[in-house]
Amino acid sequence: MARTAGSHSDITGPRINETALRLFASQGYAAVSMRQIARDVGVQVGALYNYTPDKQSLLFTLMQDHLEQLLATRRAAPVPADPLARLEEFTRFHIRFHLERPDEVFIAYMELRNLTPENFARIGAMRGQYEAELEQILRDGVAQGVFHVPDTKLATLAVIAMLNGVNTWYRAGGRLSLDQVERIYWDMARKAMGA
Amino acid sequence: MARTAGSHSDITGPRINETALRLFASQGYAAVSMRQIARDVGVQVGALYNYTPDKQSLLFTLMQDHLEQLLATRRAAPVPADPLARLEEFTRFHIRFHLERPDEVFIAYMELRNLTPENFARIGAMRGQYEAELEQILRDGVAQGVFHVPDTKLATLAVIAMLNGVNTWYRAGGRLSLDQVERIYWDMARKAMGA
DNA sequence: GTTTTTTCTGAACGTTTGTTCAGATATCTT
DNA sequence: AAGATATCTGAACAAACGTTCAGAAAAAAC
Repeated sequence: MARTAGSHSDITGPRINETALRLFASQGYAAVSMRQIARDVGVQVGALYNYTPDKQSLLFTLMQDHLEQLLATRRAAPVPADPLARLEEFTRFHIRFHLERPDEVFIAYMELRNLTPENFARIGAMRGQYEAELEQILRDGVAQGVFHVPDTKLATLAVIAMLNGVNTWYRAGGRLSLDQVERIYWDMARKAMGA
Repeated sequence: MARTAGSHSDITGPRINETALRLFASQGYAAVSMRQIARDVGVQVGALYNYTPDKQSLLFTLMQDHLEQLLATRRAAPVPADPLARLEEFTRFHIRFHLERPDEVFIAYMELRNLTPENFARIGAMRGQYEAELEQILRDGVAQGVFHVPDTKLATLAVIAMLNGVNTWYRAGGRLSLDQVERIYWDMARKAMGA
């Protein structure tokens, strides 16, 4: 046997990424073997190496794609006039965007140590870019007297951490709707910022 | 060669746990080999099996010890009269206790998936016990009209997530003292609870 | 219809994995 | 001093690991 009937890189490529994403998220990068990915995709191990130079690049690509999409989506987002409205928009966006991609988010936070220093820095820079937007909102709010926090850097990290927590417990079809969750967390974030 | 001069289980046992803890935290459970642990301890691989039946039990013991200490320390903690003072005590305790054991905390949150379902449930129950105390504080506060949150369960998770975030960035000797960090986070937590 | 390119199989490679165990030596008990 | 126990070494096991590659067949290009 060799090339199989109906085989296409347009199909196999994405399937490898999807499978790796799912397995990395549920078992962890180091615990997933290339053979397991291949088995779930339905090919032999060797075929994976038509799509990635090695296992580590597979992980990096997944994280990079996720963060690029995060930043691109953010660039296309509306920018309300006042800091309070901007914080609400950011808060709701963050919850919605991250709840839609639990696997990507999980990997992007938990598998950083499996990146080369260079790739680690690249991912870190992208995340820093995202967080910088939130900090700017807080700084503007403090300058205008609508927020009251002693340290905008810490406040940024606190808000992000609080919002990220949603991903650990939220399940679609649960007790609360997505909109209810957004509203409750937006309320807590707003108050925590002293507004 | 066989038993080495000065070898004692009182020394080797704890050293194995300390070494495993450090390595698991920095590289992840799956990425650390028993041989690497043995090498860092200064013994051969086989010697590890005088102290643990297998690798998984080693991980579980570390997590269990950590959570048992958390609960025991909590039982010995003072219980202020009113909910507001109790929340402050809890907040400051949480930050301090967790910053003192970054490795244990990291492992207890990140390596849950490497536990058997039974052990997973045991760890989950212990963590639930800890979080239940915070939720009780919030419920009492809401009943007394000092806190204003629509959902104490969500508020509990939000506060814990926010406080846990400290561990990702705080480094001793940095810009802020531990007491400053405690105060800033206590301030945000209090406000987020509507007090 | 023929050639070229793309995509895959199947086997192989050297290394590392968790775990076991007989035997040897240090320490403890008497 | 002698015997019992505790602790470790060193070697071994089968299985799994990431990665490579020659060759075969399907698909695309001409």
